[in-house]
Amino acid sequence: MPELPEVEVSRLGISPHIEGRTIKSVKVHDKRLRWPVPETVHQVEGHVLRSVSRRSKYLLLQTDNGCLILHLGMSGKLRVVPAETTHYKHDHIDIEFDNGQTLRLNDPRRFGALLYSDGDVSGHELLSQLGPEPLTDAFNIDYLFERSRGRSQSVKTFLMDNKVVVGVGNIYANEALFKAGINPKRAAGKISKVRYQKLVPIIKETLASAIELGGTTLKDFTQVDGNPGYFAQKLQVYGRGGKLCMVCSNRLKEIRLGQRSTVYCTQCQR
DNA sequence: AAAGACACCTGTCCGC
DNA sequence: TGCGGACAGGTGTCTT
Repeated sequence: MPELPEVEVSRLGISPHIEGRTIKSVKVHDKRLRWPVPETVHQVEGHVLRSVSRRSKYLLLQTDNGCLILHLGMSGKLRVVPAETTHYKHDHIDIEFDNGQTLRLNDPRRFGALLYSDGDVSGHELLSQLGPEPLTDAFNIDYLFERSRGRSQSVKTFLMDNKVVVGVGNIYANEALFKAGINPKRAAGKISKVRYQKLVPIIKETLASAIELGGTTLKDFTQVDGNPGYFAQKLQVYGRGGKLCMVCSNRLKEIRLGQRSTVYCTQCQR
């Protein structure tokens, strides 16, 4: 899936087509997602879609009668297609609009979700415990440094903890730690403030750059228009275990941290 | 409370 | 060409 940049690219891709339009229907072809799609998603039918926003990797489709919460899991993809377009394998949801456009969710692995919230969506149980957005001022050096104190877990696992900061998934955690010269195995609580001063802006730049380039296309992520994301060409360590470091030509090491593949350079990252 | 393991799925790729 | 096994962008839940 989509890490934060891919979700944001999806949001930017769909919103011009559907924002301000009235939702004609929500068609559930296959309700088997991470949680069964609830009947309450039909509450939005007949109402105007006021905004498409994002919190963490959740897309929030706010109407004047509640909010749809959409998550893409590992393999979810969104496309905007003309009404009545035939649906195929793993097409789970069609949200049809009054302008003849349909927002279609395809998700082979079914780790994605579509839920409904009728109240203040920020208080929803999936959202209320989340850490700050990485591209806001709430995510800053002092904050991350303080949160890290006393933590024995690896800095990479720490960065990927949604209660610490949202949106830093496996690709960008690997990339940011490489650029910051930090060994991903190092205990988060034992890293100096000077090093967090370097790391925080790098995380922001890495994510922002990935959004600008349309995200990272690995196997199957595409932008809503079907074009690939171009950040894959910028990856320096992710997916390159055993290959040579682009900076020092040392052979990159691949290990597992928190059951996620972790690639780093033992020369450049200490 | 914190850290780690596990589970949920299908598709793809690699070695035999 | 087929088959088994490992692995993949996430994250809630359970166990230590």
